[in-house]
Amino acid sequence: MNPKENIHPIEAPAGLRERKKRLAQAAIEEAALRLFQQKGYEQTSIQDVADAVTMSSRTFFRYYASKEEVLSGPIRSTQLDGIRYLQEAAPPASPHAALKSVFGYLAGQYQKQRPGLVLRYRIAGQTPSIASLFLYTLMETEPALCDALWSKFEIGVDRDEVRFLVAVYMAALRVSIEEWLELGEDTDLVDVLHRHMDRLSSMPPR
Amino acid sequence: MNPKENIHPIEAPAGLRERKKRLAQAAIEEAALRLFQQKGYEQTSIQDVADAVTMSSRTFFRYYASKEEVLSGPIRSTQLDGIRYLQEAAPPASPHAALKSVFGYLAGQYQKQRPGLVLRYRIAGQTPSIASLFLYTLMETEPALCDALWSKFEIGVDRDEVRFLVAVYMAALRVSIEEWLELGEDTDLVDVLHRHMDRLSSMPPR
DNA sequence: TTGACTTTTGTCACTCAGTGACATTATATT
DNA sequence: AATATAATGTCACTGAGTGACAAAAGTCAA
Repeated sequence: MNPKENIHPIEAPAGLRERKKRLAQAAIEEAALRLFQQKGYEQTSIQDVADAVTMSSRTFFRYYASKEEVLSGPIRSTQLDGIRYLQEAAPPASPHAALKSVFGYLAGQYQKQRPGLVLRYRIAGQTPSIASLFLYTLMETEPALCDALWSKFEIGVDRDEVRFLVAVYMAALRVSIEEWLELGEDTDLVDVLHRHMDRLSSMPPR
Repeated sequence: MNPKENIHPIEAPAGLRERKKRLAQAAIEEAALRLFQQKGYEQTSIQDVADAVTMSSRTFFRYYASKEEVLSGPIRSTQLDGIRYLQEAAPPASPHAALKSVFGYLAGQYQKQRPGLVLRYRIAGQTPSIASLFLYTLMETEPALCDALWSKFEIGVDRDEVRFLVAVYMAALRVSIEEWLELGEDTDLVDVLHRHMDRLSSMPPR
């Protein structure tokens, strides 16, 4: 574990207000995921979720900007962690080295979230708008990763090449996650990812 | 131009009904794109579009399943063309050769749609849900491409490897389109794509 | 503890996407 | 022209999401 170990240091419980907010947020997520699983995502209305935690539906939207955000939230914040990881990483030997490191880190983070991800991707499999959102949530971090990577080298690398590189590694991560979720609980996402990343070495059979 | 040149043979004008439907569809698309450009996508309601072509908003939804579909439609059908192209392609020398061929074909098809794509991607740039949809529209064809490719070889290739390969080429296409749209009108998408695909040969610097 | 201040919540009214049902109109067929 | 069939309009409805404002709860100082 190279750079910053604690990207999310555990904050002091702070005031009662803060604690209540966290509680409410957690309650919403729990209830929402449970209902999505039981009745299906589209068959679950915000009203259903709000009822389950006895709050008004208006309040739901003060915690989550949309119904979809309940599902994409953790993925999004993991991706943001990845950006920070790369920004704070020690000067890497090469772009490939840097990318292997970040994406390895990301795989490790996703690894920890398996149960939640299984659930989320099961819903994505049945709900195109959610599959669509997950793709976007992954790929929207590409520009920031490009910038971070670019700033490590400045010269000697082509900007468009960096963009492509990042996109390729992102494809590796995406495919790895899909595969890993289809396989049993005891498969290692980091391994799957490395298998794919290594393929890049022997890419074109010429 | 290898396999089937006419994937969309021009049908006879058929009856009046058919002609009217085509007219209506075209009128909707024209009006919608114009309004999206003028007022912005989110600021344009279906009612606005329907009014512009003097039809009820209910009828709009008989032509397009959603507001978004007006934008993703052509991309989707281009992707479907790609699938057919690969299915009907002559037995390729290698997976890479097959993929270079399909994605080259796709680039050629997109090349022809430049004006429309400029507009569509401009909207996507301002509307996350549309960017999200475009990503999905590209990537949702991956499984079918994998199947088609797989059926050309059957043995000697790993299914997961095929999946990764297709994803990598899709990343190349995606990045190429983005770059190509940012550059001037006279740049060649097929060239941009080939530049990226060639990079795969010298991928990992070891 | 009270009282003033700030944040959170609920209520209400609203816009807009999308859908099902049914009547109406236009095209197709013989 | 008469009849069958397909397209359109109308209406009523669900559900996501938002702005405005009032009520309730948490915070902090005296």
